[in-house]
Amino acid sequence: MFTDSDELLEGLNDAQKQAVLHEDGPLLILAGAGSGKTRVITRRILRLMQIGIRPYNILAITFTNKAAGEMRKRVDSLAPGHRVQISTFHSLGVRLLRQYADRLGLNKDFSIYDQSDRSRLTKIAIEDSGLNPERFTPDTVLNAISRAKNQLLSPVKYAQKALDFFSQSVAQVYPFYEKRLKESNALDFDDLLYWPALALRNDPEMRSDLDARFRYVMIDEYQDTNLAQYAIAHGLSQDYPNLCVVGDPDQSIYKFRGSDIRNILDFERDFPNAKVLTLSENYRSTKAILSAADALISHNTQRKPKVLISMQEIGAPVNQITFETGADEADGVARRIQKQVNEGKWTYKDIAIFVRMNALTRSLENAFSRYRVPYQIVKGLAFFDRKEIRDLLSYLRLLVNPCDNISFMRAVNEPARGIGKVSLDHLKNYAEPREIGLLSAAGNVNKIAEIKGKAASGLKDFAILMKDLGEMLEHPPHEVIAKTLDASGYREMLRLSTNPEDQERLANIEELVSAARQFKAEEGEPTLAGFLENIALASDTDAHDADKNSVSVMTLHAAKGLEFPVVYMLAMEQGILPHDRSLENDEDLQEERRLAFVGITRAMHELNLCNARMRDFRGSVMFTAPSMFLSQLPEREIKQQEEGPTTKMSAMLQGPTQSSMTQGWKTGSKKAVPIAPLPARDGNYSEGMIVNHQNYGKGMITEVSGNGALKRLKIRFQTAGERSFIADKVQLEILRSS
DNA sequence: GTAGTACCTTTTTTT
DNA sequence: AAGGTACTAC
Repeated sequence: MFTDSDELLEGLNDAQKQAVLHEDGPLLILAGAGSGKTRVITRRILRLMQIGIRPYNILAITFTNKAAGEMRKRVDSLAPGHRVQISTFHSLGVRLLRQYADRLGLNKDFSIYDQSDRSRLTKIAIEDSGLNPERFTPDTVLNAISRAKNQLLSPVKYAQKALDFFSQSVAQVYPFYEKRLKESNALDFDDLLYWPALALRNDPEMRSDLDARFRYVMIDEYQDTNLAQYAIAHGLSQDYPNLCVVGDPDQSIYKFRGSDIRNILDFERDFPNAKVLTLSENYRSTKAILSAADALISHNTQRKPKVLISMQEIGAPVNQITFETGADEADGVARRIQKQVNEGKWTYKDIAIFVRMNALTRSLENAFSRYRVPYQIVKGLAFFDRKEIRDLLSYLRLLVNPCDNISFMRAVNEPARGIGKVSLDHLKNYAEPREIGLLSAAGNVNKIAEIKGKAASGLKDFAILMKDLGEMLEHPPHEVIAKTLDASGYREMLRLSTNPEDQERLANIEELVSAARQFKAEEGEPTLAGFLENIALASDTDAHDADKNSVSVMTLHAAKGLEFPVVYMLAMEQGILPHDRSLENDEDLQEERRLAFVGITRAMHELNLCNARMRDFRGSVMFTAPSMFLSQLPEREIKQQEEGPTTKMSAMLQGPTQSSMTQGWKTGSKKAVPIAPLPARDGNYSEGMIVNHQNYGKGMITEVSGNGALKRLKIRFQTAGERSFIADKVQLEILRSS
């Protein structure tokens, strides 16, 4: 029909062939890094179609939309026109929730709330619950709620399990959070998995329909699934247990988001008759790189031991380069890259730079523009997080979903319409008991006696504006956006501004219009709702352009699934990788090691592991110790290099602080230690000390936590209660040591 | 009600 | 180092 069997198996090794040829029943593919798993999944899809399975009955789940798009393209190139369902768990969730909206009591036009929307919502829910908002930051509570949803715990169930004070507090907020979501006809990211998972669990008819629809399910990156995703996978694989999962336990790096490595480790227990295949031949990396990766990961205890066999040559040793400062590191890397490219060894797009944290990309930008190295930061300061974009998207979301109160709050007074907090409070007081949205209340503003003058006319105007724009909903997205920009006065506001930043915002907004235009070109039936959904579900890596000839800069998390001939991993320092917050807990530390492993195994030919002795971090310069992971690499494969100071900043620091530097270095402290002010203004603080603070007076130190610039003190004052301080920043007179 | 100013947290990673 | 929040003056 499109290709023959031999073609599908061409160039595959034994294990890969077996995986492709597997037909019915559960299958676990343990696929080491670089073992060609994507290729295997793609070919297996084709093979299933070849033996007569209807494409309609095949579902493939990938980790990002980009991966889904690429897989779709590959399948399409060999079997054009076939509509296999290939998507992420989240997009699948949205699709199911829209399809079954009536059955689930949802309104099809729901908004999808991202992190920052959720944060605002949580803040409101905390207020609703009567909890002290000072005590609980929205993000902490939100994290707990998010974890609860990933565990499929409803507010009631969560409350039953809440034993400690914090959980009990969260349990009070959670129902209000849900109520507020519903009121706005919104779902959060976790809902996109939570509701489908619960539906599959509780609605037998829906479950069996979907199971029969998706008879062959394939899931990539299975090591990073959470309980909700697990429940979806299993719900779809009861009557037709043709579940094929692919993953590598050593690459599980999303625990903070609810991923449970046990899902893959226990697959054979869940499906006792599962076939297990191991792909251990690595086609990507040189032997030197792979042996470094292998040595490192073997320090993890929570794993299935496995061997990776490099099918490549030994290759050059792994470089371990130590710089003086973070600035030297950026400078040195830029210089090396420029040289490599000038010598014709590599082109820019062959090279990637990985960092543990987004904040670390900043120092690179300077150096790269100085050396004229073209680069793309995958994410950086995300486009869709910019104020102007969020403002505009709020208008659009409100158009599609007029109940969306979070979007209303954002859009209503941007540009300023004379509507302040007081008027909005009146508006809320009117809307809430009547169970109507804020936009609808704004339409009735003349019935609200408390709101008058500028605020009243502003709200009225806004309601009319939205009503008029609503007429355009059927037009292509870019037209709606352009019209919104004009009619709202948003564009005009920026155009008239004297602030140079606003000119950039103007440009960003135009970029959104062209993104919408492009969306129209790509989608057959472009709706505004579809455009918004696309944005909501986009991942950082989706923006990565592999064809563009530039160096790719990204976090280690974003690097998953990619490969590059040359890799630089920056800031391999204790406190950064492994991250400070993982040092106390062995499980977290193992995840950091997996993160390092993921980074290392992205490299094909050349791997450079960099660290600096000093790093500018959050305003202060700190000493850093090399990452413990560096000492867990095989010496034989590593080439150590020292690079002297090259930047002005570094030279300056070389001078007078030299002695203290060496001192700080030699103490061998595991974590970063600040250089200035030395060590702390009045020596080391310890618990029990009695101190004097110029504003709060006398108090006792009750807790010392963290290190370096992150060192914090909690002090209980005689009159001012307990407060916490950054040790470096606070001025204290020590009255009595403990 | 708004605009301007001072201060405080934030950043680990993200669909 | 930046953006949000709280406070103040108009």
